[in-house]
Amino acid sequence: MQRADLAKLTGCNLETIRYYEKIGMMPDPPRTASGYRIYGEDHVSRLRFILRGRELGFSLDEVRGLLALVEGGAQTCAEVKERTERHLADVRAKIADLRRIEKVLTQTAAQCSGDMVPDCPIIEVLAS
Amino acid sequence: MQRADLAKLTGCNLETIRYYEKIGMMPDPPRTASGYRIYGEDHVSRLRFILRGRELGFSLDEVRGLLALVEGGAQTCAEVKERTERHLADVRAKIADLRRIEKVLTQTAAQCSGDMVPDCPIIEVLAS
DNA sequence: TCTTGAGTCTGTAGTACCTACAGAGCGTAG
DNA sequence: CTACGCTCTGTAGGTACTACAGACTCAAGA
Repeated sequence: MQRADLAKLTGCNLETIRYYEKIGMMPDPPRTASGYRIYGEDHVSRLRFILRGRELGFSLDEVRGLLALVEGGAQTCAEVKERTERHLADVRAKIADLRRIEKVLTQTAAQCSGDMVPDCPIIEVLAS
Repeated sequence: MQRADLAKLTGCNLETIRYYEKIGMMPDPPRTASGYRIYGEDHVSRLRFILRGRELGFSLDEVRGLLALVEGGAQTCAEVKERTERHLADVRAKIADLRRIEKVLTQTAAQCSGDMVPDCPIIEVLAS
């Protein structure tokens, strides 16, 4: 399997695969005589793990940590759980922030008639 | 007023002010004979506008657009409203995404006993 | 057999949005 | 007068990619 196949299989951008290799998220794959990268099933699952983690909002460093736990063999479930809960708190904080933003935007947009008024409430909110 | 004062007054990072100037978000301020930047009230309000826009999740480009509308004088409120609503849709989409993530994380964390089990549900979710 | 087109290789530069630092100069209080 | 803190500049770093240029390889069709 070569890079484009791995990309297609996982939905990952072609260049991102090389990037993950460069920063050590993906192991250096074996190569053909002419230098082409060869990937196998283990690469597919590892990349899927990374992509899923990113999708769930873990940073690359957090994913790295989870991978280390998983691949460390010990699989101390408690640690994985703790990290997940820490991350869950972050996600909830982000949701709260966005809700606050949503509220302000909704309110101001509702107050705005859309007409050519000298005092636009949206601008007021931004300027205040 | 010099840079540190403007920073303190607006809560903006000292270096960010210079950065905003460099990318044209803030106008080039007048200088003292020795080259120190001098800021006035107009700089304070402009910087506040930018920071508030950023806080509400507008990108620098979006803030630039809003500033152009405001400073263009015409103040076509309809346009401002439209941009706000477009942005509001983005915010709502982000909230929906995060909620989905929250759900997955909550469910998997709940399933996890924290014990040393071979099959950690969190890892399963990431790997699947 | 040759050619063409698509894939791969590398390094590097760009994106967004800052933040931090080094080394120089300036301004003022004691 | 000196010492300290502020300012100036350019540049590098950080996160997480994405894109491109120029060289190379590979397989299929004429």
